[in-house]
Amino acid sequence: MMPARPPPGAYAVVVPAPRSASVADPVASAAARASKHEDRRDQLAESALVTLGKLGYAKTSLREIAQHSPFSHGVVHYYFSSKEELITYCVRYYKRTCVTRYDAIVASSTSDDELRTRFAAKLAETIREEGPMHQLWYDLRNQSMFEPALREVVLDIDGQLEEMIWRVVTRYAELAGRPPALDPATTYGMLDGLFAQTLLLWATGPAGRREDALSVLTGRVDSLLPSLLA
Amino acid sequence: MMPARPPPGAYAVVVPAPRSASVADPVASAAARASKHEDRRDQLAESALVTLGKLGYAKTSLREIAQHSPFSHGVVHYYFSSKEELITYCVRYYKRTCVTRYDAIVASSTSDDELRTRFAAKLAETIREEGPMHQLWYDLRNQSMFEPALREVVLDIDGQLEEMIWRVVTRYAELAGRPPALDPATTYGMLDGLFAQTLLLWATGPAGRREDALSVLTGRVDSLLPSLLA
DNA sequence: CCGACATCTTGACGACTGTCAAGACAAACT
DNA sequence: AGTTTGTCTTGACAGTCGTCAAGATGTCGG
Repeated sequence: MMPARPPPGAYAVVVPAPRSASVADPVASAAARASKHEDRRDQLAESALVTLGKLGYAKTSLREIAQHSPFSHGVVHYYFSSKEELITYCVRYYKRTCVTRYDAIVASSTSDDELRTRFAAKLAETIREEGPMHQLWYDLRNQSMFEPALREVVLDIDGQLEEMIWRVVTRYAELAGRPPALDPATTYGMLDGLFAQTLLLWATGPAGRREDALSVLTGRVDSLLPSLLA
Repeated sequence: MMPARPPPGAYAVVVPAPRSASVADPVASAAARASKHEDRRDQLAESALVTLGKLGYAKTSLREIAQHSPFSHGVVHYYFSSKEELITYCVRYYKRTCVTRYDAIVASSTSDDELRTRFAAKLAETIREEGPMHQLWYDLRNQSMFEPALREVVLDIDGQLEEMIWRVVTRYAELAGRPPALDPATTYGMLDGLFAQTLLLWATGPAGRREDALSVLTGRVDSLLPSLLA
């Protein structure tokens, strides 16, 4: 599930990866170099995601990304051929940790009521914990309507999100002993609409009302899920 | 409902508004000037909306807007104090013709089945006819999460859209003799999610599949509406 | 007809962007 | 050791952006 390489470690200063004595091992060292290269890419992607989540796709420049990373603005073109490649790499990087968000709940819940409650609560929690990332996702999904370069990766991830929701609903249906009432796409579209609606309130509303919006979402989803079954 | 002034008439060359003989009438002429000023603002807003719908908020520059209008790029700052003011003016201008889109159907439908069918069909039709405008709306709504200057107008219009949908659903409930099952916000959020989902497919999918996406939306909404009633 | 005014064009400004080349620096190899 | 190689910084480039000022053009009141 998670990549074999250790996580890039946010902002950790250069870890030279202790070489085994001074023995010459060309293949191992080449592999280590490649691995470090990948780590740097991930590290840059993480920095970029933070900035992108804060400023949005349109107002995020490569210099701004570099300024919130341990590097200078020139490095980006050493690890990525263009801004576009960095962005799409970021989206895919983000997806890796995102499309399995509810799988633990699906696997460990033992009754339909438990799954329903925990899923509804998790929806609110992920807005609270990763709000800017979700803002970024909706931003990029919309930009894909104007920017063809984003379409492939966006449609790919949107499909995976739909599957993620469908895993929740089918398991819920299984536990409840009733089949789903709607097809995967419709189910996803409806829930996604409620999620996006709450995210907008959460992001734009006054700080004091943020938690209100989240608990409203939880309540709505909690009471809506049963009617998604036949 | 509609403004008293005649529509700005897309790209019509200067209409000097025939002055009544050569009689001096300061107050009338001042009014005519003010009216012409407003017409120019609307005209610029229309040009801007076309460009915004095509390129999206991020990639639309004032020069690009002016290039697709009968004016040069300097005029914008004669009629608007800043880009930001132009954009928000555009959004409000667009709203005027938008939030009453289904009212005719609500008023003229005589049975729940008719209202349901016509509403579902109209949803698809407005994507087909005004796709870029809807793309722009979702773009701006998202940008409002990053750009505080957009929040007020976006939340305002979003509320009006919710009311628009609620007028449809309450009338539908009335004709069907059953009360709505959900609150206005939840109803709007769900339907908006399905709408946005279809718009994304319509805008990014291959041209050959556009109509498919629209008919799928029609079918979904048509079969979903009954379950929105208790 | 002339002066006053509204309107519009043109050209410039400083700031910012993505991209890239030249070089600094250090680690690794022979 | 010296030299190659990978990594990163710096500075510059061409272009675009919003904004504004100066002036051309047109319109109207007297």
